[in-house]
Amino acid sequence: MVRHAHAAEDKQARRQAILDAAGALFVAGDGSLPAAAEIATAAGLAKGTVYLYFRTKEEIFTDLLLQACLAALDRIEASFAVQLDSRRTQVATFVTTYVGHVAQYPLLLRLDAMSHSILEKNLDAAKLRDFKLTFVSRLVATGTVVEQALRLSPGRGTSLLMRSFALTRGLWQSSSADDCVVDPALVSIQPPFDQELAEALTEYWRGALIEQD
Amino acid sequence: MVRHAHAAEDKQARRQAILDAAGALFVAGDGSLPAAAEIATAAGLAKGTVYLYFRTKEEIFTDLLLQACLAALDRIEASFAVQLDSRRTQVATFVTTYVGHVAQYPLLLRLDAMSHSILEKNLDAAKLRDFKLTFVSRLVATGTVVEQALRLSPGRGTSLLMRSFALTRGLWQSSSADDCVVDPALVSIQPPFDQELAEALTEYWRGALIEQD
Amino acid sequence: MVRHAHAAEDKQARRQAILDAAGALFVAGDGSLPAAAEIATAAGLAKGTVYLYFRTKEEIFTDLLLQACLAALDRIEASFAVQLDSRRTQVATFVTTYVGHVAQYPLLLRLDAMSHSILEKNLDAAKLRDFKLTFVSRLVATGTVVEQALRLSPGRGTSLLMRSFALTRGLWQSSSADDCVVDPALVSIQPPFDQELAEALTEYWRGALIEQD
Amino acid sequence: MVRHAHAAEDKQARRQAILDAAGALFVAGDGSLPAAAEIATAAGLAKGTVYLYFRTKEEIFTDLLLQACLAALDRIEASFAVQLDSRRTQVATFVTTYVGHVAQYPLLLRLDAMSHSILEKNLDAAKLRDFKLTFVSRLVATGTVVEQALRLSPGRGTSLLMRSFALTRGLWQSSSADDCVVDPALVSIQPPFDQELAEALTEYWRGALIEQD
DNA sequence: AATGAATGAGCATTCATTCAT
DNA sequence: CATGAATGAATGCTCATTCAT
Repeated sequence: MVRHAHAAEDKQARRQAILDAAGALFVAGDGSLPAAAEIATAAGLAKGTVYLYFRTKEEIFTDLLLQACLAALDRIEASFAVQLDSRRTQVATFVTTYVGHVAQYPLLLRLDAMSHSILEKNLDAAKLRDFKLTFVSRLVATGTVVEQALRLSPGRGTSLLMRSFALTRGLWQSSSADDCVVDPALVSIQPPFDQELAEALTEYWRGALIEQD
Repeated sequence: MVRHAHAAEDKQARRQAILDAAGALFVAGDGSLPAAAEIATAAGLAKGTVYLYFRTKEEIFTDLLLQACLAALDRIEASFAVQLDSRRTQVATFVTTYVGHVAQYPLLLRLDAMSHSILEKNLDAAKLRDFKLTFVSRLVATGTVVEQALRLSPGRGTSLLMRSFALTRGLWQSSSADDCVVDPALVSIQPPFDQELAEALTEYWRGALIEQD
Repeated sequence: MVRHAHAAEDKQARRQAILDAAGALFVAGDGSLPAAAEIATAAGLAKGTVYLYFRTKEEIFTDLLLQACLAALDRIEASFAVQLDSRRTQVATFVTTYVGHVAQYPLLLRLDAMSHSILEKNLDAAKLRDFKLTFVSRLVATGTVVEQALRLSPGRGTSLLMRSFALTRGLWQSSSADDCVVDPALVSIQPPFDQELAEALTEYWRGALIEQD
Repeated sequence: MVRHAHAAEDKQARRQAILDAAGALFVAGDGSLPAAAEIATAAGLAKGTVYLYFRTKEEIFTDLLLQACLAALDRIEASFAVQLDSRRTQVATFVTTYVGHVAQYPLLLRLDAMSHSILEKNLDAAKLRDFKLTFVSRLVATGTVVEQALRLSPGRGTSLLMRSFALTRGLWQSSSADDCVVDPALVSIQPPFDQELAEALTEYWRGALIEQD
C-alpha cells in the first residue's frame, strides 16, 4: 500500500510525517507519550516502519523537542533583530513575542515538561550529546544576538535566555498543576499562564539589566 | 518479628518510617518511583503492610512532597522573621537560606519534577484537593510574612514566592538535564546549581522590588 | 466492647451470629463470597475473632450450606408426612412445597452453585467428610420417608431426591445465567425459574414412578 | 523461533492451538482457570502472543465452552437424524449417544460448571451476547430437529433439551463433589456418573413424553 | 477471648522493540 | 523498504490467615 521511500528526500519526508503525527497525538493526548502503534497508525504506516526511521520512541520526541526549541530560538532572535531605541522597549518586544510564541505552540512546553523522562530513559548517549550540542550552540548564538542588541558582556545573553527558559518551564508546570484542580471552589492563586509569564519575565529582565552601583 | 503498632504514636512512627524509606530510595534511584515491594523491604515490612498506611503508592510520595514543601516554607518564613535594616539585606538573607535549603534536601526538587505524574495518576480527588489546599494556605501564610517584612501590598508576597519556586524548579531541571551529559568534554554552560539559583533569584527579586516610576 | 463468650451457649450463639451475617452478605452480594473482614464487621466482631470460630472462610459457608440443605430436607420430609390418597397428589404436594421452599430461600441455591469452589478449596478433609456424612445420612433418612409414603423399594427414594436436586441445581444455574443477559432484546427462552422447576420435576417424577411392563 | 502466522489459515490454526492448550491444562488442572502464562507456554508461545488472539483470558474459555456446546448439539442432532420406529428407541438412542459424548469430553461439563465465573467476569457484553445468541439459536435448531423426530409441538424440543442439560449439569456436579471424598470408606451413594445420567434422562424423557389423559 | 496489625502469595495485561516474511 | 506477528519484562494491590498484644 505504502510507497517505498527510496530517495533521500522521500525518506526525510516520511520521517517528518512520523514526527508530525507524534506531535499531534501528544498535544491532543493526556500528557503521556502516545504509544508507538498509535503514532504509526496516525502516520499511515505499520508499527515496524517507525523503527526504520527512529531507533526508539523517545528519539522521536527528542527530535520534536529539538525542532520546537530551535523554532523558539529563531523567534527570539528575530525579536531582537529589530533595533529599537531603548533597552526597555527591546525587552518588552522580546517578552511579548516570546510569550506569544510559547502560548501558540503548546508542544514545546508540554514536551519540555516531560524532557526528563524522555531524555534520560531509553536514549543512547550519542544521540543525547547531539541533542544538547545542537541546542546549546544555537542557544549561544541567540545569546550573542541578545548581547549585541542590548550591549551586554559575552555570555550574559545566554545566561539571560536560560534563566528565562527556567522561569517559563517552572511557571508552566505550576500552571498546569493548577489546572488539574477539578474543584471550581478552589480559586486559582495564579493569573492565566501567559499574563503570569509576561509579568515574571519583565520583572526578571528588569532586575537583571539594572545598572548596579 | 515486627512489633505490632497499636498505639497511635507507634502507628505514626511506622508511617513515617515508610515515608523515610520511600524518600531514601527515590533520592538514591534513577528518577522513577521505587516499586512498592522495594519500599516495604527498605522499611523492614511486608508489602501488604505498606497498604495499611497508604492507599496507593502515589499517596506515599504525595505525602513526602507535601512534607518537603512545608519544611521549605517554614525555612523561608524563618528567614524573613529576623528584622533586618534594608530590603536588600532581607532578600539576600532569604536567598542564601532558601538556596541552602533546597541544595541540602534534594528530595524536594526531585519529587517536584515528578509531581505531575505523581499527582495526576492514581490519587483520588479528595487527597489531591487536600494536598493543594494545605500547600496553598501555607504558601499564602508565608506570603503574608514576606509582605510584612518587606512592606508589600497584599498578595505580592505569595506571587514573589511562586515565581521564585518556578525559577527554582526550572533551573533545577536544566541543571539536572545538564548533569546527565556523561561526556566530560562538554563544558557545562551553567554554573553549579546553587550558585546559578542564587544569582537568578537575586536578579529576579531586584527587578520585582524596584520602585517603578 | 464485645462481651467475651465463655459459656458454651454464648459461643454457639456467636457462631450462629457469624453464620447469619455471612449468609446475609452473600445473598445481598454479587455471587462471590464476601470478604472475611466484611463478615466480621457485619457480625460486630473483629477480623481475628471470626477465626476463633471457624478455621477458614470456606468453613463458614460449608456450615451455612449444610444448614440450608438440612432445612430443605426437613421441609421435604414434612411434605411427605401427610398421607394422601394417590401418588400423584403426594408428588404434587411435594413439588409445590419444595419449589416454594427453594424459591423462598435463595441462599440454598446460590451457595450450592458455588459449592464446588467452597468445598474443594481450602477445606480440610475431615470437615469435608463430616459435611458429606451428615448430609448423606439425613438425605437417606428422608429418602426412606419417601419410600414409605410412595411404597417404593429401598434406595429408590434417595435416588429420586438426588436426581430432583440435580434438576434443581441445573435449572437454577441455567436460569441465573439467563438473568445476566442485560440486553432486553434477547427474549429468555425459559419460563420463570419456579414454574420451570415445577414442570420439570413433575415430568421427572411421572416418568420415574411409571409402572413399567 | 516461532513461525509468524501471516496467512489467515495459519492464524486460525494458532488460535486453535491456544484453545487446545488451554483446554488440556484446564482438564488436567484442579478446577481453576490456568494462568495465562501457563497457557502460553503450553502452546509454545510467549505470554504476549496469547493476547494477540484473545482479548482476555476468559475469552479463551468462553470460546472453548462454546465449541464444546456446539459439538454436543451436533452430536445430539445426529442422534435424532436416524429415523427409528418408536419414540422409545429414538430416545434411547439419543440417551446413549449423548451420555457417551459428555463422558468422552470432560471439558464440556467441567467448563460448564465454571461458566458462571467465566461468563460474568472479565468478558465484555458484546462477546457475552454473541456467545448466548450463537448457543441459543443452535439449541433451538436442534430442538426443532427433536420435535420433527418425535412429532412434538413447537418449542417442546428445546425445552426437553434444556431440562436434559440441567439434569446433566446437576448430576455431574453431584458426582464430581462425590469424587473429591478422598476417604474410600465412604461408599458413594451414586452409581457411576454415566450410568446415573443415563437412568435419570431415561426417566425424565419417559415422563415428559407420556400421553396425559 | 478479642483484637487488629502484619504477612506475602498470586497474576493479568501492556507495549516498546525485534525479526520472520 | 515495509509489514505486523512475536516477544517478555515489569508490577500494584487484595485478602485470607496468623500472631503479637
